[in-house]
Amino acid sequence: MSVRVRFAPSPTGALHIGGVRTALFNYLFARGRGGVFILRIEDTDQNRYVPGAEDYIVEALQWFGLQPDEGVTNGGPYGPYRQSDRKALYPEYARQLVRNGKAYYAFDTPDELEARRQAEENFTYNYLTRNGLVNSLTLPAAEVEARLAAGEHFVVRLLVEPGREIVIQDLIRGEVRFQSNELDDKVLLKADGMPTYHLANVVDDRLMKITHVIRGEEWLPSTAHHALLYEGFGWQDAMPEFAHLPLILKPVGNGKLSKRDGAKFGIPVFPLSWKGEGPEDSFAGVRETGFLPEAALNFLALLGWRPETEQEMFTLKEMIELFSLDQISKSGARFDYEKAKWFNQQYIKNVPNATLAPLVRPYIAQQGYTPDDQTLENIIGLMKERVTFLPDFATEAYYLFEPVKHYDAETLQKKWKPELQPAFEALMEYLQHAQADNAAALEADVKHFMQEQGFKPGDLLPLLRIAMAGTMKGPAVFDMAILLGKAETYQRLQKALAHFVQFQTDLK
RNA sequence: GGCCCGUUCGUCUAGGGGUUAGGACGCAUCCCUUUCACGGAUGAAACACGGGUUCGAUUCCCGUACGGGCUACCA
Repeated sequence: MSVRVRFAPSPTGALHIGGVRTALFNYLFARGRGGVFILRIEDTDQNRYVPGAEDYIVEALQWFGLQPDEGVTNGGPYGPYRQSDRKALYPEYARQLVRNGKAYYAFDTPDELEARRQAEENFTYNYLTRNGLVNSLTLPAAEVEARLAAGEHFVVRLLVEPGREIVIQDLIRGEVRFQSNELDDKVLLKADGMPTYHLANVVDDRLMKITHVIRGEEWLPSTAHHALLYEGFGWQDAMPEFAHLPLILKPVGNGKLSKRDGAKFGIPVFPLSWKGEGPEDSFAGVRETGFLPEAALNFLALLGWRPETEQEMFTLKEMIELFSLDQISKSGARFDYEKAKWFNQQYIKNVPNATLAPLVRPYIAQQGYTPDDQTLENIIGLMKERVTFLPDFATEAYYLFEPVKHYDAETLQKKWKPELQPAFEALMEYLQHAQADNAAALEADVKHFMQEQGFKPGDLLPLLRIAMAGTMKGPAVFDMAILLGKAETYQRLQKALAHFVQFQTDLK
């Protein structure tokens, strides 16, 4: 049977980075097994529905290159893929369960149940309490009919038989056992006619012929209920395999990574930026921070998964080839932002300049710079080993785009001596007439010239740098000279020299 | 509280009855470079604890501790 997996997020807001990893693992598994990757939207909670969230999910997956084969955007033979569009389906299945004695109608109102919970420490709707509650197990058949006919609100609950052991085979955790006595009679169909996650999930996985359920560990406890549902429907022989992924934990402190951690630690925990109602509900995105999607994916993949190699960098293609569920670890993984940054820096360094250029240009333009393509690529070439994020290209080296605005006084104080002026001027002249057309040749020529003239490189090179960049950080001076060209270089040196002299005067 | 899952350097992890317990990020030192980075080298740094089983446990079993998840007419 061919593999079919699904990523089934709820459109309740921005998609969490953990969701992206779940999607990634599903995607890798499907691709590696020649299977199908499905995007299903689980919008059965009308109260938590957030407009725009579905588009956000789709856009995020697209940005990462995790295109679904079937799903809300491109359809497929098992649609619709949005549970609200499948609404009519679920009551039928709930009724089937009731008919077969696997579920029952319950008329208790949320308020009544809440009161019970308040009154009793550990109140649970289960085999011990259901006989004392208002449901089709305790009411005469005629009254049940009457209540249903009258349109009274009801829910359908799963009837969990006590005294049974439910054994789940988890692909990551092995055998997991549950005692049915511990399980509550979960609501399957809500009073508003919508299914709960449990019902919708099982029914849709069945209808969409899902073979493997790869989801977060938070679902492990309710998997026992899901197994009972498959059994109740008589589908136990074709139950999908389960794989429960370890959770992503906060960078520091206790608990799983939450949306608030983004602001708290100043790190993006959402793939794309999100504008909610207010600042509390608005988040920075991985994309907007300036991550390359491939780098973020690489980082995410290694949060809980490790192929049997010591390699760290993987293309999507390589990940697909190497991916295997049994190499996923069981314990939660802390979100290590330093490592995420390292991946991004590595990726930027390795991506061709021409590929980077269109990604970098918007940030450059934001600063008001409009270099031509070739110049931009050259600048990228000089800076790519010195940046971590895409916007750094625009902010870390302004002097590659416009004349120097500020000369680092501290360095000047250390390096500038009036007696160096003649040498500096000689070098300036030499540079203006230099024949070399590449940095290496220019460097060789200049060094030769300095040696000939008896100048000390240690005296002049730092000054050259300050003159061209204003700061001690940045690309090699000869690289900059080639990039800037003879005329611009000469102008900068001239202007700098004037500043140096003035600086000396001011010191006195 | 109950149920379920987990626990190897600070972090992500490899490993597995006898290993100098390996790699990566981060950190430190050095080299390269008369800048900053990149790169290279070196170093500090871990098997939660207590019982078993065993000639021998970090590895297997049981407890404890700690961490995580679930415990809604949310997913």
